[in-house]
Amino acid sequence: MAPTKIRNMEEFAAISGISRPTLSKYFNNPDSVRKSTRQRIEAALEQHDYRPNVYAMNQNRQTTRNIGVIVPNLADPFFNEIGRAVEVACIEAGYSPILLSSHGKPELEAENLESLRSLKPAGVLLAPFGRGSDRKAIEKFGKDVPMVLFDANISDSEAAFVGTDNFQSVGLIVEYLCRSGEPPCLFELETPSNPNAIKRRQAYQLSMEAHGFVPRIFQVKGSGWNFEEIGQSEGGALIHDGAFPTNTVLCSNDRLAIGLLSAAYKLGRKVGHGADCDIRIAGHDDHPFSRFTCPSLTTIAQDYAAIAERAASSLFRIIDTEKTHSERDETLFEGKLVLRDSA
Amino acid sequence: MAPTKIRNMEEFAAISGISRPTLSKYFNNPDSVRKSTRQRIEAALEQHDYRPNVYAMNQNRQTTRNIGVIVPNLADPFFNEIGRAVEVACIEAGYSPILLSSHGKPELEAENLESLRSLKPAGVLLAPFGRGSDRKAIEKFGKDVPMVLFDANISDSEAAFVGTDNFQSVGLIVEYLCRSGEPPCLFELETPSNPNAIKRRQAYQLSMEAHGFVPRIFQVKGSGWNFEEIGQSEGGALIHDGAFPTNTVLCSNDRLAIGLLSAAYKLGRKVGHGADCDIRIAGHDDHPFSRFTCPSLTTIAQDYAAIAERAASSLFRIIDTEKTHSERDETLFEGKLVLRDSA
DNA sequence: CAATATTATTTACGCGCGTTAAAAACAAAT
DNA sequence: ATTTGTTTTTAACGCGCGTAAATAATATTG
Repeated sequence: MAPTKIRNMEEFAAISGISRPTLSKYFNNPDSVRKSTRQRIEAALEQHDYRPNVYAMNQNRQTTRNIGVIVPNLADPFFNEIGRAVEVACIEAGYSPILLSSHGKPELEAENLESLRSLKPAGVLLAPFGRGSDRKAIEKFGKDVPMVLFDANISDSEAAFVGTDNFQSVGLIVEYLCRSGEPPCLFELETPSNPNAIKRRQAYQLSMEAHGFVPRIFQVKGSGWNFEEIGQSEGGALIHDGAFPTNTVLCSNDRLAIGLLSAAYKLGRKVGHGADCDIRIAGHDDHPFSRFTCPSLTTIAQDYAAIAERAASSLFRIIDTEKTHSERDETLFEGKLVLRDSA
Repeated sequence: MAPTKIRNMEEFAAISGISRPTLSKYFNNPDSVRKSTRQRIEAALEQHDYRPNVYAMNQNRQTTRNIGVIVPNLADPFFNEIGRAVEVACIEAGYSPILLSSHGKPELEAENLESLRSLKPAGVLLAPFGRGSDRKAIEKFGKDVPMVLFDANISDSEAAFVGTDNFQSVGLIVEYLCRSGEPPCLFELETPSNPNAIKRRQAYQLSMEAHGFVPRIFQVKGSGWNFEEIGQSEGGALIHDGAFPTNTVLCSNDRLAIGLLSAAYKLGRKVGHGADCDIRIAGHDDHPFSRFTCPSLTTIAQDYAAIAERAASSLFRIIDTEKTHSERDETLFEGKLVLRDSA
C-alpha cells in the first residue's frame, strides 16, 4: 500500500527495522518470535504489504507446508464434499492444501502422486481407487512422504486408513429393510471400481444370513463412473424383466440408486414404502441429491466431517512425530440410517 | 531408476554429458535445443529419472508456466465440468493449471486471486461470481496478470469474456415452450448470485413479448448455492398455492428445476408434456443429472467444451502477444435445446 | 542489582536454477 | 577446404530465502 515497493525480505528488514533472520523465523512460524517483535512486524506488514517469495522459501526446504489431497473424482459429490472438508481441516492446521482429482482415471492417480512429489509436500491424504490403483506406486510414495488413506482402503498397506464401517452401515440398512418389508436384493456393478463396494457386498451377505434370508445379488455390466447411466439402463432392464425376486432393492451406492429410480419412473413403477407402491429402493452414501430424487432416497449417511477431520489429524500426527508408519491404525466411523420416502 | 540418485541439474549434466545451460534450455522448452541433443537428453532422462526443482526453477522467473483457474463452486457440476475442460486445454498447451474453487463464497474469490498472485501465474481464467465479486480486486488483478473471464461476465471490465449467449438460448426454449403449449412463467431467485440469471430474465421478457405474451416472473427468496433446496421449498409453495398462471414453468437453471420437480412429485402433480400431465417444467444448463430426474428434464445445453477451449486459447493469445487488453473481445456460444420428458 | 535465560542481530554461506558473455564445437553451404 | 551460421560449452554471477554460529541485546529471576 505504501509508495515504496518491497522487493525482498532484505528490503523489508531495512524498512521495518527487524533483522532478516528474525523475519524469516516469523514467516515460518509467527509464534516463534517474541510478542513485541511480532507486533512490530505485523504493524510494518500492514503498511507495506510484503509477501515472501514462495518459490525461494521452499527451494531449500526438504519439506514444505503443503498437503496434497487426491480424490478419484471431484465430479462425484461425495468426493467433492469430503475433499472440501479435508481442505478446511488442513487450512485450520496452518497447512496449504492442494486438492487434486484423478477424474475417474486410475492412471491419473499415479501421475498426481508424481506431480505432488515435486512440490515436496509435508504429507498426502489419498482416497485411492482401490482396484485400479497402482498399489506399488502408492506404497512407494508412502515410504517417502507421510500419507493417510481415506474412504477406500488398500489391503496390506502400511498407511493409516480412515473410512466408514461398511459392515455396520450395511447391516443397519439391511436390518431396517428386513424389518419393514420384504428382504432386499443387492444391486451393484459386476466390476466395482471401489473396494467399499466389495465390503458392502460381503456385509450384505452376512447381514442377510444373520436375519435368516438368502442373499440375492444382481451384478450388472458396466464400469467407470457413470453409475446413474448404468443404474438406469441395466437396472431398468432388471425391473422390466421382473428379475428381482422381492420388491426391495438395496443399491451399492446412491448414484446407482438414482439411476434405478429414474428407470422405475420411466416404467411407471411407483417407488416407496406405501401400500400402493411397487418397489422399494435404497442406497448408500447420502448423496447430496438424494433428498431431491423422486421419491427422496432412503440411504446411509457417511460421516463426511468426522472422516475428513480424522484423516487430517492422523496425518498431522504422523508429520509431527515423523514416524511414517507407527502402528498401522485404521479408524472406521459408523454410518447413519437416513429414512426417506423410497424405502 | 538407476542406482545413483541425481540431486540437481549439475549432477545430471555430469552424468548425461550435457552442459547445464543446455539442460536448462531443454527443460524450459524442449524444442529450443537441437534434435540430436534432445534425444541424448531424453535417453539419459529415461535411465536416471531426474526432475528439476520446481521451486528453484520459478524463483527467478517473473512469470511461470502456471495458469490459475478459479470457479465459484466446484461442487456445482456445471463448474466442475467446465473447470475440468479448461484444465485439459491448459495441459495440452503445455501449461500447469491450478484449479481453485471459491466454494460459493465470494470473499474466497478475492483470496484465491491473491494466493494465485504469489504463484506468479502466466495467466488466469476466472469464472466470477458477478454480483458478489470484488470488482476492484478483479480489475486490479487483471492489470497485473493476463486474465480471461468465462461463464459470467463483469460489465465494464476490460478483460476478455467467453460464455453462452443467454438471449439466444432462452429465446430458443421460450419459443419451443410457446409453440408446444402454454407460454412459460419464469421461476428464479430474488437475488440471483449469477449475472447470467439477470440476462436470462431479460431474455425471457423480450422473448415473451416477441411472441405476444405477457411475461410472468416469480422470484423467490433465498440466496447462496442451495438451489435445489430453494426450488423444492419455495417452488413447491407456489405450485401448492396455484400461483403459476399457466401450466408451464421455465426455471432460471437446472438446479432450481430439479428442486421444483421434486416438489411437484411430492405434491402428486404429474410433470411432462403428455395430455395427462399437470405441469411442464424446463431448465437451463443441462446439468449432468438432468437426464436422470423424474421425469427427465427439458433444458438448454451450454457448449462446455467450446467455452473452455475458447477461454483457454484466448488467454494463451494474450499471454503470447503480451497485450493484456487488446480489443475487448467477447465470445458468445449458442445453447442447444435438449428435449426430454418434463416439457 | 547481578546472574541467568531467552531472544534478536550480525555475518556469512549455500541451495538449485536462470541467465549471460565469450569461447569452442559443430553443421551447412559454398 | 573455407566460410558462415547455429548450437553447445565454459565460466561466472545473481536470485530470495533458509540456516548456522557468534555476538549483542533484552527479559526474567532471585
